[in-house]
Amino acid sequence: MNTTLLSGLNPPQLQAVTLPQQSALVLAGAGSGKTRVLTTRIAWLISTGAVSPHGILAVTFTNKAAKEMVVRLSAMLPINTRGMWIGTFHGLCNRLLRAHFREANLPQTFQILDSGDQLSAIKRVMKALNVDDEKFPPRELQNFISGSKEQGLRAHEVEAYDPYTRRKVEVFAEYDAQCQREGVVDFSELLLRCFELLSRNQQLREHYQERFRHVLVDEFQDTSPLQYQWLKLLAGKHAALFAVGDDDQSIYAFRGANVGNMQELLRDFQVGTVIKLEQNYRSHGNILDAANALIANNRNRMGKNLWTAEHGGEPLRVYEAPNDVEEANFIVGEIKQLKSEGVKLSEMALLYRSNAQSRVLEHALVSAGLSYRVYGGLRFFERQEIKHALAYLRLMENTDDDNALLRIINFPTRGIGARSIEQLQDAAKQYNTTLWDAAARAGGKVTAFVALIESLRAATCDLPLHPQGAGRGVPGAFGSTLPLPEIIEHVLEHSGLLAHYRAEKESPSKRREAEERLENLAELVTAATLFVHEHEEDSLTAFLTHASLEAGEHQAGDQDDALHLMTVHAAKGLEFHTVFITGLEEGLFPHQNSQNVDGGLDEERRLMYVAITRARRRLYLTFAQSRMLHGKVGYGMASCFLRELPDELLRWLSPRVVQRSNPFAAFGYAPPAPAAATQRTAQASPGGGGVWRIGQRVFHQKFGEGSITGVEGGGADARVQVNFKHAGSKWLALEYAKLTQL
DNA sequence: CGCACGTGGTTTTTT
DNA sequence: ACCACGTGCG
Repeated sequence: MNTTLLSGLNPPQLQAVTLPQQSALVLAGAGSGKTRVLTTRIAWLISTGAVSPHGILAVTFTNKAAKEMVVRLSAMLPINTRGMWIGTFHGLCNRLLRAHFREANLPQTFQILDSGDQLSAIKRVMKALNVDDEKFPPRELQNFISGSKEQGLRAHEVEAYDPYTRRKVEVFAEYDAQCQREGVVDFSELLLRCFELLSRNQQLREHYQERFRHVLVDEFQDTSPLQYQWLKLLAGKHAALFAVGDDDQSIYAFRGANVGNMQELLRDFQVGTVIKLEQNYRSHGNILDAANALIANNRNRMGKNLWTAEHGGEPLRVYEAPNDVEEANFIVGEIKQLKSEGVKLSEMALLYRSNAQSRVLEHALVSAGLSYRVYGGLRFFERQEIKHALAYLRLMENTDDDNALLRIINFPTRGIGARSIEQLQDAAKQYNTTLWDAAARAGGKVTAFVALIESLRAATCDLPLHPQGAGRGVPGAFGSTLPLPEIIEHVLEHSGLLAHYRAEKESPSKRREAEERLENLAELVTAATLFVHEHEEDSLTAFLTHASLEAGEHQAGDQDDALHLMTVHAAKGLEFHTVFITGLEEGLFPHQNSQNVDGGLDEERRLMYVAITRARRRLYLTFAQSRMLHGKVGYGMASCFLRELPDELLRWLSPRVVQRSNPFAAFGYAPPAPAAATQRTAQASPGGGGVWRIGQRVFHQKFGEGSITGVEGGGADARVQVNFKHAGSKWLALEYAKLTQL
């Protein structure tokens, strides 16, 4: 069996897969067979008898990756993977916390807040503490709280030397207290609580350390400090930590990922050699050469050079459009051509740095009648109507969940206005109880609401009476527990949700929307049916957890043959025959906001590296001289990343305006095409003599060096937009600003 | 209570 | 340009 398992592996892959029991770091380049190595390693460990499935802990970031691992593993080994600990960080922490809810000081039916829920919970805390949301934007507090937790810090551990931070810490502390009262945990709490549980409870810790002999991690470069601490704790002194990752594909620093964990792992686990997977099985040579050349500009890399047996291939096609609409039109033309040559639409992807860019592309695609699918956007379980429905279910299960109560106490409207809700909140505060208890004491319409929830609960299940909470249709003391899909159907009908949207269908303006919402609610029942089937688990708690932890595919239906439109971030891990990287302009890609961040440009470059390595055969790089951004036309220069690609790998499809010998104008940056810039190209130049045009490099006494990215007006009013190297982007009046042309 | 209008923000995102 | 959110009116 081992021979089949290992056949076809290249030497470093084989080395990684068959490593003896020891910790390791596998530096796995894009398209180097990383997932294969990871799953084969597990299969090899099990099939050689080195470890039982029981002793494996395999961690990923996304549900998709976890699922993929399970599927591949099942194909390799005739074992039941169900009992194995393969999952996401959050999923596995949830599993641990459910199993030891008492030790973790959580109610058995604790609910998980998604980011939206978390934000509303924070807003409530801020209101209660009278925090000015002008000075403290709730979003910032959310980042502060989640960020601190990802560092492994509780409120009292955060260093707060200024009054501003101290206030934020206050909110943090009260927010955690509120969550505890309400029996809910947010995503990062799931990890932190689990970490604390294991570090404080020696018995539990030793139990799991004893159990897991091999801890395997995917996408290790994306781990946060807390996640790494968690891994270290579970690995203990005896387990082997097998980490697979690629520092060049680290693109999630903004959400707490710490590439430095790779170096730390080498030290902490005394890893002698790093195994490098550098043979790429995806792309043609030119594409890889371009990627290698680009990423070589980054400092502090672990060092890696992708190569392929498939040399050469087509050159990278570069296109400079006068504006964003023309860029889109060009792309549409190329797609049509490729399609006629037999490349499937689903084998092509349009990538962009930010979501807003999809608009123009979509418009052009619709006009051309090409079908496409945009990734990212509202996910199934995040839809308003679904969240409403889930809130009923959550409240039924855990009446302490104030978030859930507030969401539905007056939806559909039942005459409980802001006033009544405020009274409830006051009462709850006064008696130090949850809103539910306050509501139970209130009168009038609130009483009817309480009765409604109780009748829903009585009619469907007796959750509080479940001894194990494990579901399986165990009849409660009264009546019987309905199957999960029927519980949901009952709640949808009797909560008034269905009636509400059916009524909205009568209004012509809302018909479409209401129809869609009704369809989604029906889909929720289907999702529950599916869930019961797939998980052999029919407890409401499990389903609600599933809904929080797995927000579901963005859209139902995999479409027949449609183009893929997505951000570069979303494209990580995917591959296509043809890839278009669009909007390659300074300020867009690399993004403006990365300029002021330490290491920001390097991360943008890694993002570009990820984008390039998505392509198997053909790669287009496009940019526009001008584009509509935030409602205004802006002018950008070609991305510096284009300059970092070897000339000989590129084929320019647009006429090059300026000779390449001028290092600055290397990308054909000449004055914008007249058609695109009729009014905005100021030829007058009261300031410093020469003609001010986009791309011109300038020097300013105070702001330093920069380059012109926009010109407006003429004569005395002439203004230029300058993107300064260090001071950021500014509009300056030429009459006053002393700009020197460089 | 619900709708109309105004205002501000607008990189990337999984769980 | 566009969307999400909050306030003020009928």
